Amino acid sequence: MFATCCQRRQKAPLAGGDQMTAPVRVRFAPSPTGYLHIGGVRTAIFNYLFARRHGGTFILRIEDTDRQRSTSEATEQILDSLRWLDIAFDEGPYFQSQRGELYHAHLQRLLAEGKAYRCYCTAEELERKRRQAEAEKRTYVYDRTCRERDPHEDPAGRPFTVRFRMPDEAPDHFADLIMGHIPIDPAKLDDWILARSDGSPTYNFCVVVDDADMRISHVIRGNDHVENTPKQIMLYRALGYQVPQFAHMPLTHGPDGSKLSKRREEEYRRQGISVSVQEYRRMGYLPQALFNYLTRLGWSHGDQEIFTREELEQLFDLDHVGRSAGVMNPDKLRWVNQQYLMQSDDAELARLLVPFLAERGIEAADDERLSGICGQLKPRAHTLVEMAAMANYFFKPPPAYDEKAARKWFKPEAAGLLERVAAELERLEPFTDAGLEEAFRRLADELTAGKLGKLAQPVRLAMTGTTASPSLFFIMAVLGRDETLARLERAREFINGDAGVT
RNA sequence: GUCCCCAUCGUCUAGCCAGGUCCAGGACACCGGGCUUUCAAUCCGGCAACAGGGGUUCAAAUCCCCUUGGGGACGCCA
Repeated sequence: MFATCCQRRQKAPLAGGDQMTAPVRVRFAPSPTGYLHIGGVRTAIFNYLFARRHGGTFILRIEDTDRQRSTSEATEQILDSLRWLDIAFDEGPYFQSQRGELYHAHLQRLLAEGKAYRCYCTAEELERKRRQAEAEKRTYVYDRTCRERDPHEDPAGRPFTVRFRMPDEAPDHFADLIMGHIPIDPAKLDDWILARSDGSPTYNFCVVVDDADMRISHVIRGNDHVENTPKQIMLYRALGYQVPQFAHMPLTHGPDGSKLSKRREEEYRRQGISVSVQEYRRMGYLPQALFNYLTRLGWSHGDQEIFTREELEQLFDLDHVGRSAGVMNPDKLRWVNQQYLMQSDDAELARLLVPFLAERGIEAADDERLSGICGQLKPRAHTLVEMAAMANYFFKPPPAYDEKAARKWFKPEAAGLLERVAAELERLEPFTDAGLEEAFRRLADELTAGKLGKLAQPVRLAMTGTTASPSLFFIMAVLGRDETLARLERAREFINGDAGVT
């Protein structure tokens, strides 16, 4: 089936022989033990896109077998994050906690067929053996103490785990759609635990049973699962189920080069990244931008950087998924977000901006005025948080003037300039963007030798408190005559009062 | 430690499977310039990489081997 002479990790062919006709069914299976991890989202996206591309089915399965750590709040958060990103599933969510009977039935069947056995070794004994193996520098595998015991001689009443009776014959490799040809080390194929001593099924067992039951055709998941795969494959076979195709995607790393970890959240925060999807929402990223960025992290389509959702659903493929881990780069994410901001509809942005303004104590309505402001601000901001910050002076007079700018533009003679401007604006008709520009050009000819900048900068400083802003004429028109004049007056007072200080 | 995986600019990547068109292309960031009422946006230009060493070949970023570096997995977690 595979050219054994070829050692290069050539990607396995997408569909091989008998699997040609099987419908594409993929799943995303997060465990609800906290917020949705950004690496998890990327896995979800790849699965989702793969399903869309092949006209398949995307299934959501909540892996909540760990009853201690799983919470319904976490499930809600995961659902909410997926909704935010517009990653819709076609089936589910299924909850493993509600599928106990299925696992139990499979367990009984394996036991009855002699493909699994009860193990009475205690956790302490196993721990000791594990440590000993470690001391002797051996790789620990279960020593099969309980494997050959006659079931009738089982010690009664003692708790037991159920172990998989690993067959001796195993394939020497498995095919991975991303990683290629992965060798299977028979030494690592041990009699792993299917069910804990409290009767609950383990992850590796549930995954196989569920994936088989749900007729999953392609298992697309993180690279950290490759080592589980051979064991799972053996279970599929023992159960007589068809083995799905596997695609292990490279993990997402932090700037330090190691796997993103929830424990390093503080460190990441300082660098502008996070492991939590919801945090990106708070930071003012657009879901489409995050989706685009995460997809491009590890997948590419020539030189294209920005994709519409439709393009992604049409173009995504496993062939162009790289094999090496990707590092989260906040600068690139910010740029992608800006691209989406610029493409966004002004009214839509206004709607999105309202809560971010509220965060800053600005109660604004998503009206036409705000839409106009968004239109001006969108190429200047990278995130909604930045945009809200930039919008400040449209709602409140500048709380202070930038010091350096004031030294440069608020010299004593500027007071006279501002006074002339004010006098002109008092009777300007119409008080519009265009009207203002015309008036300013005229004034500049008269007052600053035609240098519009010399006139505009002090006025801009008076309006915004800084020297960087969208078109000054737009700002004044939005503020209106009264507020414009009021700010001009405030600036004059500032100059007259502080002129000697600087 | 054992096993597995990975390796092109600082980062994301194209190119690799089908060796020559690659003194390696794009993007982010950074630097310079144009445009401009400022700042953005935009346009033009610049800096910057095939980890190292051996092979194979007329020819290697591309194929093979080794070394080095990085990552991941080694649970009655998922």
